[in-house]
Amino acid sequence: MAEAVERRKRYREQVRDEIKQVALGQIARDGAAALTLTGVAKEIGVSGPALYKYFAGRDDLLTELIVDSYASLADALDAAGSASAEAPARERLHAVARAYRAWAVAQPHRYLLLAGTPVPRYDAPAETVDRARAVLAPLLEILAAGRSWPRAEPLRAELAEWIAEVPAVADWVRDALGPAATTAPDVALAGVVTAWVRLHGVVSIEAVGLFNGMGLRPATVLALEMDALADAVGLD
Amino acid sequence: MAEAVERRKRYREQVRDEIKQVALGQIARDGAAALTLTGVAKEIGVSGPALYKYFAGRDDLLTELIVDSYASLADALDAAGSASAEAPARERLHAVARAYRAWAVAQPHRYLLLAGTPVPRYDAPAETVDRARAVLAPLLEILAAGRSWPRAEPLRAELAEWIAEVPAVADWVRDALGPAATTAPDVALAGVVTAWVRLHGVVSIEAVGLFNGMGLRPATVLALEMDALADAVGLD
DNA sequence: TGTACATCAGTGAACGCGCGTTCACTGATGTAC
DNA sequence: TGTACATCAGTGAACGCGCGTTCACTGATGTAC
Repeated sequence: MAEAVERRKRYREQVRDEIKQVALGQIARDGAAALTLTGVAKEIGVSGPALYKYFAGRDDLLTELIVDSYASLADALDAAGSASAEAPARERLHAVARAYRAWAVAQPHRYLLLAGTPVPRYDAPAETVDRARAVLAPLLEILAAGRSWPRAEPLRAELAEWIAEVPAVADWVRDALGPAATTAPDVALAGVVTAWVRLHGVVSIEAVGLFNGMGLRPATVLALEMDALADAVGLD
Repeated sequence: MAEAVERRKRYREQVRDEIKQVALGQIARDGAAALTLTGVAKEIGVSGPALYKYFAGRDDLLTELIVDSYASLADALDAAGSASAEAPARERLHAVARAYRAWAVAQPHRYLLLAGTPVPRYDAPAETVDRARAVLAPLLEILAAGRSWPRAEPLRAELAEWIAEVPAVADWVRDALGPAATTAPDVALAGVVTAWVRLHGVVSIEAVGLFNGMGLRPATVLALEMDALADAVGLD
């Protein structure tokens, strides 16, 4: 009967999810480099080799965790962008930045899995580069509301050339901007790169623990950085 | 004879240096998490246990590498600050930023040893926190030439409180500022935090490799970020 | 100048550990007739 | 309803590997008298 086949499939999916969840827990505790299949198996209460029925190996599991995490972060930013769709651009920038930080602070090691030191003896598949770009899409739409940014001229020039040379990037930018854009694509992209640098700067320092013992709230620094950017590019 | 004792001492120091240099090479190749004593020993051409004559263990070696690296980075920034002592503050900020990036780009994994994902199963001694602060001293002096920064008000307030409550920080700020300061300590400190966030943002993204395939030069982004900061705080 | 002793860098064997992965297998569940 | 077969999750033993660290030791060098 097809019903039994489906039940098995659903069970398989459940077990896969449990494995991934436990693996994330281990990463949250000791970092991505400390992830081991035998450790996961032990925590689930199953023999080590059993996991090979669900994943081809440790690297396969790690890759899937990374891909899932990119998707999860992208979803969080998308949601923040959509929820604030009617707000002024400056407020939207803050909203997306808060969502970025909230996602990272909830599971610092998971954030570092995406944007931290590469895991030794693990080669990330090439596709992950595209995933990283997708994360930044909501920022692109918001920063397209900017007016101008004379200081960014050198960076603009480099990015304009990039857009001109790589069709995939040109498509991505055109799609994300939409018809409401009041700014040239390369100006918006310069804003996105800057926003990304500042987001990652604040959030990774916090995730690594380097703000500890300094009398400041990371959220305050992040808000300042986003306000300064909004000032520079002329967001309302 | 005392001469022989000294010769032995010098030899000991040479071997210690060789061990550290080889260890840095391994970190440069595979990252800090992949550092192993046996690997270092093999590369030097010596048995594993021999290294215990020079370091108490793997963590001891790692700690010394970190402490050395903080000192090396601090030296590089100090040198850049001193060399540009007569230049306008904006130019000095660029000079220190370039030195920071140059140091990190020369050995990305060494930079990530200081500011990247913590190494699994390694507990950093508490002293490293003070070392991290020392690195930022040259920036403090430069940003003390700023005029004002209304946007930074919330961050200023937090930092002013920190300065007031922790004497060690107050001393550090007073010493680094000197009498030439035209700005309140908390404003200068807000500038330093911001500069640090942006430096680390650009440099760590580059070190991890996330800029790869994006049509931009990290140096351009860094220069833009420093110029934007100089604009915001009113550096000449 | 010669001899007994001290120092100390480096060795090789060994310990216990955990890892990723393979392999032949068991045993429960469902399917076909 | 009963029987032969297929599917597949999970097991336990095993392989080869590399790790940090300890220990008793060797052998060269220098020191004291």
